[in-house]
Amino acid sequence: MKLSQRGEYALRALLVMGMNHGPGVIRIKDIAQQQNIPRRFLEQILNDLKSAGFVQSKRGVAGGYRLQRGPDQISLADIIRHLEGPLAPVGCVSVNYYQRCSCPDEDKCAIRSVMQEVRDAIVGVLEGVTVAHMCDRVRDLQGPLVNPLDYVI
Amino acid sequence: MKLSQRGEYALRALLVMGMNHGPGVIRIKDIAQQQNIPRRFLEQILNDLKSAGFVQSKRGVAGGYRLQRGPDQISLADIIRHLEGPLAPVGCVSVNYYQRCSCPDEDKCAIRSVMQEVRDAIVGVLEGVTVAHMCDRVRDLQGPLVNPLDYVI
DNA sequence: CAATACTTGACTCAATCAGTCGGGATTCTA
DNA sequence: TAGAATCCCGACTGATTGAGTCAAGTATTG
Repeated sequence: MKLSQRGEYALRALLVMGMNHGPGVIRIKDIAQQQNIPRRFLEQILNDLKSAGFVQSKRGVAGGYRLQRGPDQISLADIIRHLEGPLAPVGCVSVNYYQRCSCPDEDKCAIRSVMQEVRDAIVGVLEGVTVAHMCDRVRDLQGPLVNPLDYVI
Repeated sequence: MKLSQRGEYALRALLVMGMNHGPGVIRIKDIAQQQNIPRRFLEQILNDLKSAGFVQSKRGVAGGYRLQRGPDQISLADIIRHLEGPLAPVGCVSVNYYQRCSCPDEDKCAIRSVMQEVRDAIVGVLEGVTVAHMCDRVRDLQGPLVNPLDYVI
């Protein structure tokens, strides 16, 4: 029931890109500095997000990253599933990463039925929140007066 | 967002003890066999549950384990918290295992506010379910005709 | 006393996490 | 067209955790 450091960094980076979404790109270095993330590690993470289709990159001098889809098209559930695997606490209630467990009859397993509820609760929240929603929250929480580049994520 | 094998075994064992709750004790060996859990590993787990006050033990020939409190006094949240640590996906929204994170202002962190909701959703389910509830579910799911010792957990 | 069970602590082995590093490929700009 | 800036890729490391295993010990009962 845990989000890894890697996952948290990814969310922060995506949020920065969401807040500055537009035709231009943002450098890894800037994200790393602003969010206090080890640069080399962030490179690795963004590369991963790229091959998963969440972001796109531009190489060379004026290079950097931007979101591939619109911020409203990327749910936290998608991101976290890609980074951390199943959202469900046990494999036997996971929809996207289902794995049979050792109990003799899943349909009659009481533990499974509780974990099913936990899964649904988690997914309910995470499917409903997109990067765009997160950006709205940032603006709500921090008021309208801040310079866009200074937002605290 | 994951329940370890250890955690699952613990729940299964507690559920067996819940189903057979009474003055007598149940042997590790029986639980291990019935639930297909490595015996040595289960010993370790039950020992842990004992020092946490969930179960009590009796040594010697007619020895074994039983629940210390009534099955309705033990919530899944308690058990999992003890076994796996925080229920919250990130430390900065955990009530019982709070840990400050690296962001400059927690109250204005959008990621945190979402994770707060996730935590509340998880805890909402898990606090509401006790071992007794689980036993009811077992009976509901499996019908009233099964021999108490044969319940499939 | 012998058999049965729990008790305790150490130990292994593999996988995952959180990074780090070196060097390569592109692209812009002077 | 050289050189700087930037992303790209794979390998590597060190610490921690997960899932067990094992040996020897202690208590209880018949």
